[in-house]
Amino acid sequence: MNDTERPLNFIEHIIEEDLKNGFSNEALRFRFPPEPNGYLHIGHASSICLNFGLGLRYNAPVNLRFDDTNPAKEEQEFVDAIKRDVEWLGYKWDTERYASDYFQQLYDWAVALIKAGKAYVDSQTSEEMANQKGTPTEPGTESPYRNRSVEENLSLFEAMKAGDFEEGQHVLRAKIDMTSSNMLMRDPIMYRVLHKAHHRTNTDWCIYPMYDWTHGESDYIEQVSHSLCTLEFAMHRELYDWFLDQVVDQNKIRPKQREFARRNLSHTVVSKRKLAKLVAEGVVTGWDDPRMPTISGLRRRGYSPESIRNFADTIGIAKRDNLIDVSLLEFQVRDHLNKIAPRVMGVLDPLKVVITNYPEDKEEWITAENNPGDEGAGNREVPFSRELYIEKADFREAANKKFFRLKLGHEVRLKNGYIIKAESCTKDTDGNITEVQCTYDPKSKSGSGTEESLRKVKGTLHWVSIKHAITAEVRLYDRLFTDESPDTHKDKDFMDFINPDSLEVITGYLEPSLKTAKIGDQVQFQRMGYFCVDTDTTPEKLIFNRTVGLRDSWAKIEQKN
RNA sequence: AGACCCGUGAUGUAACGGUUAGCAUACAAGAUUUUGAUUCUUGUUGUAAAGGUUCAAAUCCUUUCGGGUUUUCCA
Repeated sequence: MNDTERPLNFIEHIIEEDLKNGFSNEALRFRFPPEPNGYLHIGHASSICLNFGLGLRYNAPVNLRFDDTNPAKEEQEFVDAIKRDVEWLGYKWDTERYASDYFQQLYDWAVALIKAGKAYVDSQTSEEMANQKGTPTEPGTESPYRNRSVEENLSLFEAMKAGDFEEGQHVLRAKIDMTSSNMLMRDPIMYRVLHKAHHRTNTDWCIYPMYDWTHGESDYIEQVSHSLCTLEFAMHRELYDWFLDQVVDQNKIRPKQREFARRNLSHTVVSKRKLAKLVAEGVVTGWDDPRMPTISGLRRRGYSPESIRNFADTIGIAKRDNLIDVSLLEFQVRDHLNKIAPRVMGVLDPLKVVITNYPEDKEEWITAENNPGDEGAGNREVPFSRELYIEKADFREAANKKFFRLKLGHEVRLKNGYIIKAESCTKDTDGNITEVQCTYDPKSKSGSGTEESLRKVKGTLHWVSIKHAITAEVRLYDRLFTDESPDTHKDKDFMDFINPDSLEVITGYLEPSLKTAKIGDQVQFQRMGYFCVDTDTTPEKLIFNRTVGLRDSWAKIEQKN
């Protein structure tokens, strides 16, 4: 990581300040704490890159901690998916932890709190408690159970743990301040009864600790030095600190919670509920649909871990609201794929070209560079013959000189091959061009070194020999939503902004070298974009996803006119 | 409404009282190019507003304006 010269973000400033004030570099420790109740998305990726990036920068351990305190929502499946995604992003955690590992410790501490008169069992309904909570401007009122004796609280809490009560009958609350301007300090719930099997502790417990009571204490148990979370938790900090005050040992590290703004990516949604709806309603095929902002979706789409890390790096971390244009992400994939993706030729919207002066039975194999920017990428052979496909968009009967592709009476270079000249074309009854007749200059072969081959012709087209082409299903993806911020409109539902053209499935005609392409392979279809082999691919059927198109300044020129 | 947080070009971010406010993207122009890609060069746009403190303010203070968070037995 060559980030020695990169300016520091505000979190790093905080850490540098701590270091300067005598905090030991060896005591630095971070954590990434997902709840295993769904799939990770691009927003999580930022958090992962932040925490693990800090670990790398300061050579400090980073734990992967599952915040698994709600058995109603959490599953092992998600634990596995999260681990896979973090690994895929290229990070190694120091230890794998679970908040559920701390249930006993948390319970013991809760008992101590009761004994200290700082927690009590409340036996009201949730409605009653909500009514007593007050509002941001009005103080709350105290529960009638607030001053139960320690003995009564202890026996009730033990009975809660023993399973003597139904869900909702009792909760354990911290006794703080019902008049606090911070609603979270108005006697927050620490435990609730939940008769649900947990994916790890099974039925060992029927009371489960709440987030606030769990998170800071888990950080403390793991001796996390800097606990980073999103801005929504800023108000929780006061409670985080209050809970810590109850258990912290002066000789140990006291974790510090700091908050950063969640990264919002344009043209997408990331809330679990909304993504689930997209899946449930069949807008996408699943959580790993290449249009989804999930890590698994991005992976399937062909994004590389490196491009996502670079993205996280360039967008940085701060506290202000943001809406990051998805083009910043797209730039990073292009940038990375440009370096590593082998170049191949594939025609996606074919138009037949016949080279009339090329012998009918002749074929030749032409050497093509795999990556002009990478000497080590080597070469491959591409077949050339009399009948080829080019893109429909690459031929016009007539056009101005800004159009430097094929037009009648003019020449163009076939990439890696010959210079051809369009002589005539044929049309169907509707006037659509069905075939272009060309002649080629036999001495103009690429790399032959002849005077003819060195001739400058403005346009260069990709092509594929019809006889040798293999076909593949090609899935052209576009952004899922037409609005840059689909879920922020008060009067409209995010579903109203679904892009009806987010997926176009076509048949592509590809050079035969692609026959051996394997799932996950990433290539550049020259002049078209970056593509990867989809997981739906079978030995019988090859499927490509378009990761992202190339920059297209021609499209801009055309648009202007 | 209270409390808390936040306002730097089209987007993201940096500058932490001290050069012409930097970097990436975007956009524009030019060069190179057997990908209208890449690469290279150059350029364009910004400190929400008003007051103050100071020799000096994006940075400190005040006010206004704007945005966000906060009232789940979720995390």
